[in-house]
Amino acid sequence: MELRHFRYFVAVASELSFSRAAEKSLVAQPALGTQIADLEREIGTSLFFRNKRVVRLTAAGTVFLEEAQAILEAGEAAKLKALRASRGEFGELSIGFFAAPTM
Amino acid sequence: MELRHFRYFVAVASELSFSRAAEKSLVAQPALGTQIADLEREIGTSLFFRNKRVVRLTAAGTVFLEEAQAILEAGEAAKLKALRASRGEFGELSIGFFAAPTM
DNA sequence: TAAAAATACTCCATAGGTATTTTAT
DNA sequence: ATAAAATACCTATGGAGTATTTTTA
Repeated sequence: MELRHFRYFVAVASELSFSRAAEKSLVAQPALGTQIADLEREIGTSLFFRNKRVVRLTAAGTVFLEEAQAILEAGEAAKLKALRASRGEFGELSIGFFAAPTM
Repeated sequence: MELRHFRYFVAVASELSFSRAAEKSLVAQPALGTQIADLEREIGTSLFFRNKRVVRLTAAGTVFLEEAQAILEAGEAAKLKALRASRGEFGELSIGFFAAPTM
């Protein structure tokens, strides 16, 4: 499982179409289909219900979508955070932390 | 950037050695080195300070390590969560995922 | 000088492409 | 009839391997 699988999955889930998702992802439709199939095989369940004419998320797909989006965003955030750290920008955004009285 | 980069990065950060990390990751040392270099180029900063004899995390690397580990765990958690959803089991075991503050 | 990372290639696995078929409307 | 996913097959990029060199404790 790679971030590529997440990207493609989110694209299909957003478009609810393999063809359109492939177009937007700048890959061919069969390539995208293969990657989604690989992802479904790795997870152990199908993420889309498809009967050649309609594509919709399964229960598993709905759950996975939220996670996938969060992970993709977290990846980008991690990059930025690391870059900022390299510039010596630390803790300038210290989110409030109030210690418990027992501490 | 793919999860592979995160896996390799965490391995090197854990071992503080490219050779040992390569061994544990079941890849050759140059292959691992290339992937780390690619990751550093994409992020825009070096994650390790290395002078052929010692490897240690830079400030950026230290920050990135936490994020990378969280993301890898989140990926595995997402898989499990989706599989459970497919079985109609919902929300009974929400595995901790702490999003980056920037999210 | 001995260890570990970097370089310089070569190779191959697999992501991705093209062509076609199938299927549901 | 047609639009979209699946299937079949081929191509080629880049991830990974082997061999070697460089570097510094």
